[in-house]
Amino acid sequence: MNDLEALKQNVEVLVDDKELGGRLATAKRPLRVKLGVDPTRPDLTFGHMVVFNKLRQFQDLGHEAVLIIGDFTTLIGDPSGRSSARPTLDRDEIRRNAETYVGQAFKVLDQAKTTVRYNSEWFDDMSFEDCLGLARKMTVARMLERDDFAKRYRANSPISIIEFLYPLVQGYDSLMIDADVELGGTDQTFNLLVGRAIQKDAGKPEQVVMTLPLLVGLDGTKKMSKSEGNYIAFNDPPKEMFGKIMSISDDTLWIYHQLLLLTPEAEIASLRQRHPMEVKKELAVQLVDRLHGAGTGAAERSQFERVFSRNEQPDEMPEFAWDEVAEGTARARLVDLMAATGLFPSKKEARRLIEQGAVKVQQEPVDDPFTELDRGGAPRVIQAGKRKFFRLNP
RNA sequence: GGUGGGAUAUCCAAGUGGCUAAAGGACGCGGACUGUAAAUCCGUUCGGGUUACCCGUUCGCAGGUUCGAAUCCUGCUCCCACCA
Repeated sequence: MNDLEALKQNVEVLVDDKELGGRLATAKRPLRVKLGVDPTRPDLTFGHMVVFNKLRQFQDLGHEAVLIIGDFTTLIGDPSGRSSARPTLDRDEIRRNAETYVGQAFKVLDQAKTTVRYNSEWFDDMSFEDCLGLARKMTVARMLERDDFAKRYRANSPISIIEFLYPLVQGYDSLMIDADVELGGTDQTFNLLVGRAIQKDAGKPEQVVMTLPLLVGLDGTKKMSKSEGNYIAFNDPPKEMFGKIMSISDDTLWIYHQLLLLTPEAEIASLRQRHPMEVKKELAVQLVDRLHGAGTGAAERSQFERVFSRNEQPDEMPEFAWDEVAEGTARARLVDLMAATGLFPSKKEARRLIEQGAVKVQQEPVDDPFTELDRGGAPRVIQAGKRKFFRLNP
């Protein structure tokens, strides 16, 4: 497999195939491969990983990654796809998010071959006149070619002017850093193409546009996103990460293999012969290892099997001293104890769980919401549902 | 600028004076079945309590009418559509 072939794996849109091949063959220097992220929230998700993986592939072939932090654009607040304005973040918050972003990104990227740039660098000093000059390069008709704009326009749902400006802003970033290639999710295709237009207009070589599929979320239908809550974050603790991966559907399993581990198709075909649960456990082990260090995946796997396959208790769970949750009384109601741990949103919720037969004390089911416990002499394990455990010490 | 329409719980969405903590759906949570998969079935989904019942808070915001308001009146804020 030559470089071009490898780089084309999983790619949805490539503009232009020949151009990329040509540049790979003739460039005297490493290609500058651009990826932009908006630091709106402090977490990177597995959805980002799909694109980061591609960027890493470029790095492994000797090219340079330029990570653009859209701190300026985030400051304005992109209202894309929403009717209500997104709350804008202040600079400190953006800076903090950006820092954690970058830290997380290096779990996948090669730090030595990555340049981080903030787009406020060039936009802070831009005048309104410059801005209008940029706006001149685009027409409304052209904008409406973008699929989501077209749909919203037809449906009479609002499109803010600022949204029209966004692709231009993003494209201008490409001009500023002389990008050879820009990566993004498929929803970014249009924006990346605008980058080409702007470079062309400025008499520069146009960037190659490469988009990757959007990763489906934990629900198996919608794309993974923070706002949908169907995501796995780089920062999720190992246990949660393992659990979330185990909860995905079989269809999703193969997609994750392909897009997150870059497993070749032939190999996936052979994996399909095996029990999906086994394959899924292995997937989870590899991903947890990747983000939390070698060995953590295997540890989670054994805990997982212990709790869910054999219905035993996990080795580690939150612990609470009696005085901590019962305020020094000798006897207390279970609901009060549960609520006091903070592991449940309210007493009502704790009560509901008991009424629904989800709660066990020392493996014994409890169904009376007024059950009381004595201080007792030995630690007791309280379980609510399949995954919540805590130990109550005397 | 003009004319209409709208704002209800996490989201969509009923409700137009008392029986409404507020129908229905989605999501979530719990249970059964499983492979913490899918599908399916059942239950549940504001908070507190002396818990088959009582109390508090909630229907854009602020007032008002009424024994009683998400529902009526006044003012305000925001959003949308159409026309220009």
